[in-house]
Amino acid sequence: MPRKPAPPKPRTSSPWDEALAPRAKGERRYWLVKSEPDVFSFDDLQNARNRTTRWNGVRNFVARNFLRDGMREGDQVFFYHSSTEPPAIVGICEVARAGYPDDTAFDPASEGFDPKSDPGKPKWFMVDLRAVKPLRRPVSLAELKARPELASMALLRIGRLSVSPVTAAEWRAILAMAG
DNA sequence: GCCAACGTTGGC
DNA sequence: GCCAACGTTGGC
Repeated sequence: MPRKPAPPKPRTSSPWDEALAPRAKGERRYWLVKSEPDVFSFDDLQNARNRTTRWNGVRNFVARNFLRDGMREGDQVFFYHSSTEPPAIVGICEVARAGYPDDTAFDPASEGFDPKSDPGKPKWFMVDLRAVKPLRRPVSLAELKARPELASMALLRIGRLSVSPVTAAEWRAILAMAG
């Protein structure tokens, strides 16, 4: 019997492939991180030593993959305030250090402790983020939602993702909205 | 490996 | 404070 042609490869791609794909030399990418300002605000980042902090405590696998495999030093990052009125992008920061193991996962005293994360094979990762500057004015979630060209933005599609990719076009559009 | 129960996030 | 969305856990 002649064999049927091999079925198409199972589709292993995800909507996030682009953000994790190998990049062209010198290519810079864009991201967005969320934080509740009552817990850690953009002002807190600006006031931090060296305007830099470890972005630790992320315990979601998709976000972890962006931290570990996607973000590179020099990438630009929107800083978004969640659970506040209004929820909004308020500032720009940058990746000061690419992904490395989140040591709060190893610390039983830490809220982020995960007994399943072994220092020899870390499960959770963080980056260092350095404040660049506040936006000229915050761009609220409502404004983002009102823009058809931003409809496919990860932030709008997957509300709960705490670290998400931003395309270059989205980045430019949002900067323009901030004036 | 399925899926119900449960917990968390975060907008409203 | 409510609850929708969705990730995680655990029983089977």
